[in-house]
Amino acid sequence: MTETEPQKSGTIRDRQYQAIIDAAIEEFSRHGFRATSVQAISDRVGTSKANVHYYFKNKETLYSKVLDHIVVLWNSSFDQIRADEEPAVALERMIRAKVRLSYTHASASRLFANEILQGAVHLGNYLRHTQRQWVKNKVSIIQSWIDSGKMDPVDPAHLIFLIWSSTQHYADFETQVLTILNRAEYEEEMIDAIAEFLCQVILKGCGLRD
Amino acid sequence: MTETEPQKSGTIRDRQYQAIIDAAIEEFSRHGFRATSVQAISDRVGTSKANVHYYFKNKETLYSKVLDHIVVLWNSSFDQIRADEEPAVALERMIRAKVRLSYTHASASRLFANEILQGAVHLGNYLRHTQRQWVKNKVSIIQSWIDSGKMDPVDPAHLIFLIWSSTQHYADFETQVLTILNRAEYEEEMIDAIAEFLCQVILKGCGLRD
DNA sequence: TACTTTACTGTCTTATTAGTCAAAATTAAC
DNA sequence: GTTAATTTTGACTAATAAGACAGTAAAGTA
Repeated sequence: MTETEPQKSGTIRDRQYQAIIDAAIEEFSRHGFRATSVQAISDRVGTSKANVHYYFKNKETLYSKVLDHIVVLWNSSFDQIRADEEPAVALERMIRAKVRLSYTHASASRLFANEILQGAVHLGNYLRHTQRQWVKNKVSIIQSWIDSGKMDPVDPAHLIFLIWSSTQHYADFETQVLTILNRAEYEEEMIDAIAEFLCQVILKGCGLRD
Repeated sequence: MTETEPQKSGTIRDRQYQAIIDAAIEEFSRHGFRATSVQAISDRVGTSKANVHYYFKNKETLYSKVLDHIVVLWNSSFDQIRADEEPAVALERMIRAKVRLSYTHASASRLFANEILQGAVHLGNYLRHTQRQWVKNKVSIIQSWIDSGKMDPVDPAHLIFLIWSSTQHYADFETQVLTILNRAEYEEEMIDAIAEFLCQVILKGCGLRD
């Protein structure tokens, strides 16, 4: 009964499983798959390397489970916009949600970025199926807004990419942003300002303000 | 006289030095510093691992030189906008230049992203001095446009980040973008469309169109 | 040609790290 | 309290990779 999804039963197994996943997210996000040692993960958890291998057959499996974990998180936060909403309202909610996600789950965001950057070897299926479908769906909603004259005719897919890139940037390029702005870390206040700025420019850019 | 900048003199030295740098950009951008083996780089060049160590003391040095190389490239492309230009013209040129750069130097862009993602250990100084100064300068130019009522009052630093993130995204997240759009690779035509889209939304978002 | 410098290579050493395994410790079950 | 299952560990193995080095090959120079 080794090496399956964490059972609801065993408290110990659950706790450790989760602790290892959490530690792995931190380590993998900071150093990438290859440069992360299983030893570093076990150290962070406070257990032995062999014990990590007791929970996860190998490093590859652990990495995959970590990605699954992040994908679930991503999906649950991928705000569901609806065609019957006002585009300004829906898009603003989407932008603000994504800015918050980048702030609250920066490590996960960086790990995801790392994986894509290296060619998305482990996430190919997710991109090809789940995410492509998700985008297709949002594209048609945005297109319906355009067709009914509620917003400017901009390419819906690129609009989604614009929202993704501009929001994720603050997590993925945190070091660059903070260094240039001469700050030690983000503050709530700054996150709000970022969300405000992005809503302003992007919405107006789509003919949804002023 | 080993291990210095490539001399103008020796043709052989120059060619090999450059060949190693080029191969290293490809390998490092695809796998990151740690996961790239010197062997893989020498294979790509078509020489021995020991020969790479003849040109570069160690892997760390090679990586640093590669980053220097990219930084020079970056700086030379960092389009110089001037306060006496029309903001719409200057910003549009800046966006288009950055979209092209992401297309023509995708590997370099990904390597840069990788380095920032991991905390910019090797680029700390560059960010703190060169790049911070560059941003400061552009910020004051944009601010002058705002003050003279030529564009909407948006935070200039965040506007720069928006341009960086949205343009680089197409290089760094190439895999994701192509997978979702179901394409094998970018085409000139698509690059133009991206540049057009970004100019449209960002410029209008700053009150510079319509 | 003889000699010097530059370019290059095969081999070896050392360090790191993934993964195995048998046994020990802990926890649960009866 | 004894037994069984689960959890944990230290020690070992094997693979990979960085870097050193001594020596060879090739260019350049006189």
